[in-house]
Parts: sequence; structure tokens; C-alpha cells
Amino acid sequence: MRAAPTILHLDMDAFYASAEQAAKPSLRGKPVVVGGLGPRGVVATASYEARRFGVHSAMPMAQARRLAPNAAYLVPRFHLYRAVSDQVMELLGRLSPLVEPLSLDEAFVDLEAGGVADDTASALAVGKELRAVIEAVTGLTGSVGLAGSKMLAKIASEEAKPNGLRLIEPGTERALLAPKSVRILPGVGPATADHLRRAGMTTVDDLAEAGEAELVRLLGKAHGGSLYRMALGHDDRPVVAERDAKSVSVEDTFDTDLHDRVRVRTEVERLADRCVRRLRGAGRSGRTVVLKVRRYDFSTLTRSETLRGPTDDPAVVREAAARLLEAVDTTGGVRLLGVGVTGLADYTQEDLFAQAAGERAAAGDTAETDADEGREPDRLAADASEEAPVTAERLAAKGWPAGHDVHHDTYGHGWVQGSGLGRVTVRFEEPWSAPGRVRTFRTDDPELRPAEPMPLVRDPVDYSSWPASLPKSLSGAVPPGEESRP
DNA sequence: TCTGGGGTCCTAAGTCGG
DNA sequence: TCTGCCGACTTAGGACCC
Repeated sequence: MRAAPTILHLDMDAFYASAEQAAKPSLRGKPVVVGGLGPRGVVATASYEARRFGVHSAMPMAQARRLAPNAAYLVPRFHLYRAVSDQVMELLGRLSPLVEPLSLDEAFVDLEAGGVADDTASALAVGKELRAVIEAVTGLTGSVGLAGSKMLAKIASEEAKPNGLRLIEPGTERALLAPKSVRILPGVGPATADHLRRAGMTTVDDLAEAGEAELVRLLGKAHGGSLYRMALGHDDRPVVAERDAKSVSVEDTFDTDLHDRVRVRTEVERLADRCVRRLRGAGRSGRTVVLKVRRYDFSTLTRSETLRGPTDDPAVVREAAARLLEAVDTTGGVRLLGVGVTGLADYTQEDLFAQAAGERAAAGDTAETDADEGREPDRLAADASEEAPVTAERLAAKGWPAGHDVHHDTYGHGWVQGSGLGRVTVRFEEPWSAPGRVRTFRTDDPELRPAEPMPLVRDPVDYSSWPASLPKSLSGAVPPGEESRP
């Protein structure tokens, strides 16, 4: 814990949903839900309007639709969110070399390391300016928390939400935390909270009173120890600029459970290839291959195999994943499959061919069946015959995903409101236009084609000299007295 | 009509070599 | 030679985060 509140936590407000509302004037002020639209989708982000209906992230989409049947339901557009996120992170980078992104919409900044703030007043000033500049540049609002540690800065931004700023003065943290639920501490999820509740602890103060020994007894050395320190308001984790990824993985949940063993195998191979593509894209290789299987009853198991050296060879990963699958009982159906690689190393060219051959030989030694003989023909047959059935409905949804931008030669820029039965409904509007009109076309209308998202802000102010000086258009843009929201 | 996808960290058991 | 101990490593699973 440092003496001045110079750790900043930024959290963009309902990020995906807000970006969609900024891009689509007709959705502003309306409930918007972004997430998977398939039968097994969940909510990624709900706008504040949708939250009033009880919709929140991680909720099954079907449940959200029951709660808010009139909300707009959109597929996430990560390209757009990443572009906005890059703008925001670039601004944060001007404040300090120590910026730690947690996701597309969240980051810690060490203001002291950046030399832009060293006391309460300067930290507050930076927080205010940052919020104003982010809104001017991206058109979106974010909430800022300032405190002497990461934990408290994050709690502060949580309390500032939406669209606010909150500072926790060093020295006040213990009293501030005491009456709150244990759930606000990082690392306390539903399972740990339940564990603690059964031991009679529901508030942070209960944890502090219980003492370290008791928490370690309940939760283990690492978890119990760190929780005790957090309960006292102690958190000296540094802001870490770039940390290397430790694993790469891909997974798919299927709309309906897979029962055919051959199909399961081809899906595992597909996932292995996708995983390796990502691995190579990051310029890494890995030594341990992990297979993840979620069964029909949601029970999940993982199987892993460590190779003799790191690889980025798709054949090696594919074969390891296939070997792991052999040992898994999939009767009853498979809901999700995943393939991952851990034990990452910086990519170095090795004798991959020899390694692939070696793994094949090892598999031949231990397999109970003569899998090697049957494998190749099986795979070819599978590729030819096991194509997923594609309905017209699904094709339409794939071709014109809800929420994506389109251009029509006659009507201009718009976005897909919905599609199906050979029709696609488009609303014609731009981020800075008035709410637009809706028209329906055939899905094969030659004048209609997919389009790139438009920038959310038409005339970005010149902020290139920030934070040395604030652009003229922004000075005075911060409403007075907003910094202390209860 | 349940429950995504991408990660991180921790624990515990078992194995192996010294 | 037997036994115990220790550390490193592998594997599986669970909890948590956004």
C-alpha cells in the first residue's frame, strides 16, 4: 500500500453494449444485449437499460429473452471493440509506462511511475481528464477508481460505475472494507463465499477478525494468506506492463450434443489446428497438449500429455489430442470440446518431423488397438461425410449476423436487424445520424453487401498533446462536483 | 430453456531420482 | 540394502476472473 492514491483502475461502462449503442443511434436509451445468439448462448454484456430487467452477463440468453423480450439482441463484434480498446489503451500509455490491461475494457495504470500524479489532488485531476478525453476520443464513457493499491482502485471504479470517478484516500480503506461482503475481495467467488459463510463469515470484517491462521486452515496457505491481507486492506501487487501468455486454447460448445464418435474425433482435429494457428500467430510453441471434454451432463474433464519438447506442428498437436481422446468415454453425448497448449516457449525451430515420428511410435507402443492402421482412412472418410448439417436458417444467420454493418447501393450504410426465411432486415443509420428507417431485402439482394464498422466519433478532437495540455475544446468539459459519487 | 470462451492460479496425488 | 526424505515434474481438477 502506497501513501498516495496513484494507482488508477479504468473500467469502460457496459463496454460491448455501449459500443453498439454508439454505432446505432436507434438503440440509444434502449435495452441492448450482446452475446451468443445460438441455443446455448450466454450474455456477454447488457446495457444499463437491459440490466433494469434483471439481465446480466453470464446469464443464459434464453433467460434474458424472457426477462427483456423487447431488447435488441446482437452478436459481439470484436473487431470494433478491439479498435476502441486500442484507442483507450493508447491514451493510458501516455500517462505511464506501467499499464496493465486486464481485458478489452479494463486496465490498471501506475500514475506514480508515469510521473503524472504523486498526491490526491494530482491523481484526481488526471482521473477527471482521462474520463473526458476517453469520451471525446471514443464516444464512450468509462469509470475510474483511484487508490493506493490495485484491489482498492478496482473496488473504487466498481463503486463509481456507471460513468463516475471515485478515490479512496489511503488510511480509510480498513473502515471502508469492513462492512462489505466478502465477495468484493478479488479471488472470492461463489464457492469461496459459500465456504466462508458456512464458517460464519460474510463480511470483510469477519475475515479480519477470524485471523490469518483460521483462514489458512479453511482455504489453504496461498488463498487464506492472501485473503487475510486483502481483508486488512493490504495489497502490494505491482502494476505489471506486459506479461507473457502461459497457455493458448480454443473450445467450441455445440448447438446439440455430439454422439458420433467419428464426428467427435474430427472436431478435436479441427480444434487442434485452430489452436496451433493461434499458437503460431503468437510466435510461440508449447510442450503440453490439453484436451477438454464437457459431457451431456455438464461434467467436465481434462486430459493432458507432455511432449519431449515444445512444438508448433499441427500434426503433433492433432495426434496428441487424438490420443488423449481415445481414453475418454463419450457415451451419452459431448457438449463441448477444447484443445489447448501450455508450457509455452518462444518459438524455436526444432526437429519437428523426428518428434512427430517419435510420438507416433510411442502411441503405437502403448495403444491397445492398432489405431495407426485405421486412422488415416478413417479421417479421410470423416472429412468427406461428417459435414455439419446446415439449415437455411443457419446459413442466413451466418451470412447476415444480427448487428453487423452492411452497405446498400441505394440506401447506404446500415446494420442487420434480423434475418431468416430468405429475408434480411436492415436499419439504415450511421453513428452520427438520426435514428434510421428499416427496410427488408432478399438475402441475395445484389445491392447489399457486408461493410466495415464506421468510426464512432466523426470529428475527433485533437488530443495529440495530451496529457501535457488539454485540447481547447475539452477544457471545462468536466462537470464540476462529479468526482465524489456516493 | 439452464449454464460461452479465453485465460490464470492453486492444490493434491503420484512418480522418479538422488 | 533398506528406509526416509526432498525436490522436481506430471497430471487432474477446481475456483476465479472478465
